[in-house]
Amino acid sequence: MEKKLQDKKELIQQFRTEGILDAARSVISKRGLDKATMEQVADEAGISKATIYLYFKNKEELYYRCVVDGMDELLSAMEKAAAGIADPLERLKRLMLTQMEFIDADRDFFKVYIIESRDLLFDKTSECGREFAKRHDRLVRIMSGCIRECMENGGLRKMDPIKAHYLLFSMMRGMAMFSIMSGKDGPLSSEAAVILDIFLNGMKA
Amino acid sequence: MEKKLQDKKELIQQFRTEGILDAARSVISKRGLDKATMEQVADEAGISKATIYLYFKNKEELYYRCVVDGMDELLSAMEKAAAGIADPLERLKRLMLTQMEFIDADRDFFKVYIIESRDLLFDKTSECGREFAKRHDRLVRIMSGCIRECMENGGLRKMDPIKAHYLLFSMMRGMAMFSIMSGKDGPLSSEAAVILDIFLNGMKA
Amino acid sequence: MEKKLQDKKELIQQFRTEGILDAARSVISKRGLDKATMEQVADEAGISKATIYLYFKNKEELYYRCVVDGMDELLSAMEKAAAGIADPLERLKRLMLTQMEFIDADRDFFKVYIIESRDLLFDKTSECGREFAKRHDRLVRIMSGCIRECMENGGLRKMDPIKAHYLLFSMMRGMAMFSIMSGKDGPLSSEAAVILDIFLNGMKA
Amino acid sequence: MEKKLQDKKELIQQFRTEGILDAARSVISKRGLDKATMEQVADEAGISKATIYLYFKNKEELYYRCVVDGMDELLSAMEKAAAGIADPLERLKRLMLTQMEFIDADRDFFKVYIIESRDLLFDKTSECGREFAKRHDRLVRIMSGCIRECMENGGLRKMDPIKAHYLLFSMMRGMAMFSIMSGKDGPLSSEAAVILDIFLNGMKA
DNA sequence: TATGAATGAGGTTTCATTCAT
DNA sequence: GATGAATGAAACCTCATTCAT
Repeated sequence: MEKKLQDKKELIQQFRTEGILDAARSVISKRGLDKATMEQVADEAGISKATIYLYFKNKEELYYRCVVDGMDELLSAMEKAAAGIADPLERLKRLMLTQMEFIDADRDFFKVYIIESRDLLFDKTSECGREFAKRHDRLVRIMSGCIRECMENGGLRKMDPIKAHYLLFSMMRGMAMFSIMSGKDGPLSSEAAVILDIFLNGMKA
Repeated sequence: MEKKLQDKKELIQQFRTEGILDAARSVISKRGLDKATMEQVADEAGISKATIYLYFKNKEELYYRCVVDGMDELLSAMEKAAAGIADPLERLKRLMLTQMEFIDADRDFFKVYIIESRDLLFDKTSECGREFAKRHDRLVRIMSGCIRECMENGGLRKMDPIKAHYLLFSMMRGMAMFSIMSGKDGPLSSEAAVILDIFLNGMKA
Repeated sequence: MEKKLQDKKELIQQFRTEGILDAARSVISKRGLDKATMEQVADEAGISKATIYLYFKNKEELYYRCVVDGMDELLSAMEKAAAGIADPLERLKRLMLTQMEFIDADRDFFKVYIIESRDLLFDKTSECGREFAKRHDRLVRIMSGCIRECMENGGLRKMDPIKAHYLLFSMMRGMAMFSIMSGKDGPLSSEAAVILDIFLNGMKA
Repeated sequence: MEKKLQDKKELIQQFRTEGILDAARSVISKRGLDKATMEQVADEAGISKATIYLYFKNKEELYYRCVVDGMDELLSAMEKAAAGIADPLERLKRLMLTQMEFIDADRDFFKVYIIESRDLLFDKTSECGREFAKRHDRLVRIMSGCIRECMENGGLRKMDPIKAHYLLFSMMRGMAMFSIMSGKDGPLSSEAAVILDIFLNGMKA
């Protein structure tokens, strides 16, 4: 019984947390991190400003969780998607597709992660910044590891695989920016093949 | 004589303006656009806050001019560099190299231009936002125009040339991020060949 | 119960609003509209500057509400006082007396209303200015309407009744200034008879 | 020779001073004392801000001279106009007419004097306020003195002649306000007879 | 004398955060 | 647990005033 109540409480806890995060992502993606106020987030979530502070220590943590919680999911999804695929090229394709599908499923997260995350990217003095860095590193490791294998067995030219990852990742970002800027807000995943094709062709040994 | 005094005045004017812009770029590149305050810019420039307002209407304009003034120079340099080159592939190379050299020459401008300028968030309702949009469009037009020619005569595969520009531009951005993140803060232009090689190979028809 | 809480909330809301308005009137009446700062108002009200902004949009609105809220009460009182009095001369007397008693009851409001409200300068382009103008017009209409009747049935000479109102209203103002300047800060209403006597005699047909 | 140069210098001095005062009155009458900036005054006068400080110590003194210099002229004119008129009623008429003609000749001065002078009126702590008070007293003395004579020999009812002055003066003010508010910006002096008629009739013993 | 340039001081406003209920 | 109310801290911006030229 004790346990069940505990569960219920946690469920409610999580429900609220998720709702606030969604609201925050929505607001940040629309107005930018700086211009997004706690009040707007509260309004979007349909709760009061003070309530946010029951679930998040402060604005920085809220923002950081917007990014990091999503990244945790993304990273899990990527690892799951890649598991058991022997062919590194095939694996790279799956990894990219997973990312894009993830982005398609939540444009707001994407915008916060891709466009607004430079604060976290550079500020290593804050707990939040360091936590973000961990995820960032993990993503880089997953992707660059796979790319390295492609270089070794998949016919890709040899170069720093981390550098290669940054190029590939940026192409995805560029494609997303294009689709947003041009107003053609179609699914990013439909462009996965094009991006990979250009990248793999371009990187051929 | 009259003329000479006029010139001198303009020179001083420009000197101050440039000094403030440099200070602003420096502060923004260090603390991020949101966290940069007018006070910090003033301190960095060695002047008082109020003086900034003699040369810039408000913070928004100062920020946009950080980007826009640099872009004007960049765009001029690109147009000059491209002039008279018949071969579109060669021209594309020159355009990319020019951008990278430009960025290498002023890292602070680079950070504001590449990292802080959140293209998606510029406010087209403000004078400043529209001015920025103009430059953005001009850059896109120059690059995508050249890319289109490469598609027609240079053996590149056919696709939306604007989309292609976003991909290429993003690769440059990715390379820059890599060099920053990895701490190897070498010149970006030394990577121009690699980026173009991958892009052009990848885009081969 | 719901209703009761609602009432209580509104009560508190109104209490604060009124407290701030009183503080503002006090400060303005002492230092003048121009020199009154939000900080002084906050201090006088015993709250923080930021709290004022929970109840008033900005300084302009606060100022106008100092006048406009008082005028609303004054206008109601005048309409009530005049209601059901058939004789226009008698009605005019009641109207004047009501104004003066009202002013006597709140010297701070009086100073803001009579001395600081620079009718000529209200800005009709702002919401606040238009709201003030409405009240001003209503007062003019009430008084000039009554004066017109006095001209038709009360033996007053014929002239533009609005002009006549301005004359009468100014006499009240002059009397107030006199009592302030001479230091004899007695009740204005005790002079109502004198003013009216002079005005009505003077205006006899 | 020395004398002549001295004269010329003084002439220029006076020319500048007068130009600045006119500009200041114009700006203050349009925007109100508070909103009028030294810059606007300088622009209106066609000189630089700093130049104003060659002729006036600070904004307060500039403002004060706007009022007081005009009042000095007005008071001289009134004394001259009243000189040698034995009949106090006739003299009162001349005094009022002089004031109104003076106001007609310079609406800006009127607006500054009548509408914006409350700062000076109440602030006796500043040199400026005290100087203004002197003129104010002198005006009151001239008018109330004449009114007292009217009470003694002209058939006016007995009352505090200073109070009577405030009433009469206010009527003039009210008439001016009316003409400005109603847009019928005709000469105030044409209404002198009406005002005096009402006042004198009203004040009949 | 005249002024362009600079600034100190201070005002308005915003917002993340706290706390009593 | 939820929130309405309050606020400290800080940001932006303005303007009267000074001073070197």
